[in-house]
Amino acid sequence: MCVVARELIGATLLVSGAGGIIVEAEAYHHTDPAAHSYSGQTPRNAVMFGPPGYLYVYRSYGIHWCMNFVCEKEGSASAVLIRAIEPTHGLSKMRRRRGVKDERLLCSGPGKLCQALAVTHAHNGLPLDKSPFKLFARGAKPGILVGPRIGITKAAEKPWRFGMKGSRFLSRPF
DNA sequence: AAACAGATGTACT
DNA sequence: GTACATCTGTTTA
Repeated sequence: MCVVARELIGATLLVSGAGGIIVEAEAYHHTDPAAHSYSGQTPRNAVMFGPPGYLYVYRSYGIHWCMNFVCEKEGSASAVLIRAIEPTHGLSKMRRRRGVKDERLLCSGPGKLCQALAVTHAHNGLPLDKSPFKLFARGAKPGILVGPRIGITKAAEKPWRFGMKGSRFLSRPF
C-alpha cells in the first residue's frame, strides 16, 4: 500500500464538488502495530478488511473524523490515510465549514480535511468511484517526499508518510 | 517558540 | 481506567 500512497499524491479528490489535490498520505497495514487493523477486526475497522476502493472513516480523539482509502487485496486490511489536500474546488464552502479564511489551514491535516469536505461516519464504507466522490488521476508525476509518520506512538520510525515536493499545504514539513 | 490543556468516541487492559 | 493515526486556544519562555 506504500505504492498506492505514492500514486495518490497529486491525484484530485472531490466530495460533493469540494476538495482538491492530495498532497500528503500515510500507509497502514495489518502487520503494522500502528494500524487500526493490527489487532483484528472490530465494528469500527471492519471496512479495512473488505475489498479495496472503499472509504474507511473513523473518529479520532472523540472529535475529528479521518478518512482512509482501503487498498491492496481484500483481507490485507491495509489503508492509506489522507492527511492533507491542496484546496482547488468549493473554496467558499470549505471556508464556511472550517471557519477560517487562510487556504493553508483548510485541509492541512486529516481532521481538518474531513471537516472541510464534510466527511463523517455517514461516508464510512462507501465506494470511492460513486456518488459524492470524484477521483481524478494525477497528471505529471510530482516529486515525492518520504518520511516518518506523524502523531503515532507505535512504529513511528517507519518511513510510510508521503508528500508532494514543494507543496505549501502539508500538515507539517518533512 | 514551545508546552499544555481541553474536547471526548472507540478500543483495549 | 487509559490510550489514541487530532486540533485549537491559552499560557509560558
